[in-house]
Amino acid sequence: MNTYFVQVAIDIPIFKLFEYRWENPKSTTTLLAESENLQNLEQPMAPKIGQLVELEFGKLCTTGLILEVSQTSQLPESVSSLKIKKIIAIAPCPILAADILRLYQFAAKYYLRPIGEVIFSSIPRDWKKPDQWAKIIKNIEKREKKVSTQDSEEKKTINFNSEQAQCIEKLQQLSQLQSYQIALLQGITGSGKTAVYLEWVNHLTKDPNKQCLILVPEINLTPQLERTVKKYCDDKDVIVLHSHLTPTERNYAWWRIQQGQGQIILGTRLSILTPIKNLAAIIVDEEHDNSYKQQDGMRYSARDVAIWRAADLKIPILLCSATPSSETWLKVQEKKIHLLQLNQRAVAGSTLAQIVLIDLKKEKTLKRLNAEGISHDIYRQIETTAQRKKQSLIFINRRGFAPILTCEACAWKSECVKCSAWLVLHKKVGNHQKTMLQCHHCGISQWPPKACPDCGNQDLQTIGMGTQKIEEHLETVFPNLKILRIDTDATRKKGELETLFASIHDGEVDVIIGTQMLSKGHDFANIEAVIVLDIDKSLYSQDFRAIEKMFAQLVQVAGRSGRGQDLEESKILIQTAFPEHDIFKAIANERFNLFYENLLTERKIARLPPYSYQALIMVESKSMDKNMDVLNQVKQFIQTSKDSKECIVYDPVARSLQRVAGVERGQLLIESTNRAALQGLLENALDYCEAVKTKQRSIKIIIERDPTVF
DNA sequence: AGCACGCCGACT
DNA sequence: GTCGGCGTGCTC
Repeated sequence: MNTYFVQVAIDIPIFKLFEYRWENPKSTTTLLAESENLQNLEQPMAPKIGQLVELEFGKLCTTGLILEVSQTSQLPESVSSLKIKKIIAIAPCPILAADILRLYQFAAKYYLRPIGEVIFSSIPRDWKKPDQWAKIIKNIEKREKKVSTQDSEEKKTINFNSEQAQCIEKLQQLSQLQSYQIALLQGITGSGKTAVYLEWVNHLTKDPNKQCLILVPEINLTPQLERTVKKYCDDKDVIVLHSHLTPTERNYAWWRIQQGQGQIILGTRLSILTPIKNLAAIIVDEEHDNSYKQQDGMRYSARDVAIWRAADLKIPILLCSATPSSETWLKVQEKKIHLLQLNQRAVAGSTLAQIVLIDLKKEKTLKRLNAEGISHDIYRQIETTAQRKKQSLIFINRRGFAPILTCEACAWKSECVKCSAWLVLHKKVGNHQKTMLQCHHCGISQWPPKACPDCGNQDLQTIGMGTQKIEEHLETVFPNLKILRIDTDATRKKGELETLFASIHDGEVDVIIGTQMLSKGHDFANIEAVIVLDIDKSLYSQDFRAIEKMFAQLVQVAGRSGRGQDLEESKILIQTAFPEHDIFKAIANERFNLFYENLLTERKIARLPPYSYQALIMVESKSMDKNMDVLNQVKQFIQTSKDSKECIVYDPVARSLQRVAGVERGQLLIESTNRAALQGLLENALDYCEAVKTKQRSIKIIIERDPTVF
C-alpha cells in the first residue's frame, strides 16, 4: 500500500503549510456514504486535495485542509521524519471543489493573508472542531428527515413596465452567452430593481442544477429581503446566510450549499467565500455599500471578490445600485460593464420628492437659526407635516446628546484618556437613566464631572448636537407630537428595532430622529418630510471618498420620502452652508451623471482611485515613535525593490484616529496605477513585516488592499 | 494563534 | 526559597 504525504493548511496566522503522513485515517460513515459527492470509503484510499481532516497540531487537536498531495516527503532532510504526524480522520463532509480553492488562493495572495486563515474564516465554527462532527451529522440527519414545509406566501404577479422588461430581456441574453459578463443595473429608488433581478434569478434557476448567489449588505433588513425573495421565487429552495443564524442552521446551510442544494443563496459579505457547487450567477445588491468591505482580519471587498469569482467561473455577475461606486462607474464608462438602467418609477405617476435647500449662511444673517443651529423652516415643516397626519424623518449622523462637553472658562474639553477622540455626552445610557460620558471608539463610560477638572468652573457647556439632544429639544418645542429616536442606543436589545419600525408603520409616531442606520432600505409609506442636518463636513472633507458616500446616502435618504400617495407634498429639507454645491444639483434633477462626471474628473486629476490602486501598511503599538521607526524601515526596504519605480510610497503618518484604546496607530500609503507592480511591492513589504513581527511581537502590522477608510 | 520554556522581580 | 510576569521560539 502506498503512503502519501499531504501539505495541510491550518487555521493559524502563519504563511506556511504543514506536512502530515496519510496512513489509514479514520472516516466517518453515516449518511455521507450515500452521498454521491463523497468518495468511496473503502480502504485503502488516497488523499484528495480539498479534504477537511482532523489532525494534531502541536498540542491541540484541530482541523486542517489538504492542499497538496505527494508520495514523498517535502520536508528538508534535516527535519526528522519522526516529526511528521499522521492525519487522524477525514471530515464527514464533501471535498472542497477546485474552484473554491482557486478563490481562496487568489484571496490569500491578493489580500496578503495566510491561506489557512482565508479558508477557515469561511468554514462554520463547528465544522472546525473535529469533536463536533458527529453532532453536526446527527443534526443534519434530523433536518433531512423533516420535510421542509415552506409556508409559501401568496405569489405576487408582477406587471413589469417596458423598461423593466427590457432589462430582464438583456439579462437573459447575457446569461445565454454562458461566459463571464458583468452588468450594472442602475435604477432610481422605487424603480423596481429587486423585481428585475429576481425575475432573472427565477429564469436561471428553472434548471434545478443551477444556484444563484445574491449578496446583500450587512443590514438589519435581511429578513425583509428574505420575505421578498421567497415571495417572488416561491417555488425555489432559498438558503439564507447571515450573522444571526444559529450554529446548527449555519452548519446545515454550509453542508447543503456545497452539495448543490439551495437554488437561491441570499447572504451577506462572507457568503462570497462559501463553496457553492453549481454557482451560475452572482448578484451584488447595493454594490456601493461599505459593508461589503471587511474592516478586520482579511480586509477584503466582497464585491471585488465576487467579480473575480464570476470571471473565474465564466458566469454572469450583476451589480445593482441607484448610486454605483466610482470604481463601477468608471468601468461602465470604459465599456467594461454593460449598463442597464431603470429611469422610471415602477409605480406609475410617482415622482421624486422636492429638494429644499436651506442656506445656513443666509439664515444666520437673517437670525432665523435657533440656539441649536436649526432653521425655523424646519420647525414649520415638522408642524405642517404633523398637521397633515404625516411623518417627518430627521437625519443626523451623530448619536448621543452632545459630541463634546467643554469648560468655557479654560477651554477644557472632554477627551478620552485612551483615544484621541472626544467623549460624547449620553443621557440614559443602557438601562440606567443616567448621564454618562462615552467614548465611541474604546467604549469607556464615565460620570461627567460636576466641575471642570482643570479650573473648577461649575458651568460646563455642551458643543454640537446628537440624536438625543434633538429629541429632547423637539419634545419641548412640540409637546404634543410623538417623537421617536432610532439609533444604536435605542436599539441595543434584540428585536427592539423591529418594534420601533412597527410603531412607525402604525402611524403612532409624528417625528422620527435617526442616524444612518435608518437610511437603508426600509420603506415607510407615511413619511412626507425628510430633514437632513449636519451634511457640510462631508462636502469638503479630507477623506476623498466622503462626498461619494454622502451622495449615496442622500439619494437613499431621499428615497425614504415620497413613497406614499401625496407626492407633491413630499419634501427633503437639507441644511447647508454650501447650497451651490454640485451634489445638490445632481440629486434635485436626478441627473446623477453630472455628479459622476465631476467626481471622476477630480479623481483623475488627483490620480486617486479608481484611477490608481492603493494599499495601506498600518502599524499599531504602545509607542508612536516605534511605529514611525518600523514604517520608515519598511519604506526604505520596499524602495529598493524594482516595483517601487511604478509606485508612490508616501511618508509614514499618524492615522486619522491616532490613538484608540491606548494603542498608537501609524500608516504608510502606497499608490500605483499598475496593479501588478503594487502587488509585487506589497509582497516584498509582507516578507519584511513578518520578519519585524517575529522580532518585536508587541507590534501589530496590518496590510490593507484597496482601503476605503483611512 | 496557542502553548511551553525560560529568566528576573515580589511574595509566603 | 517559590509564584508568576511576559519575551522568545516552535508547531509538520
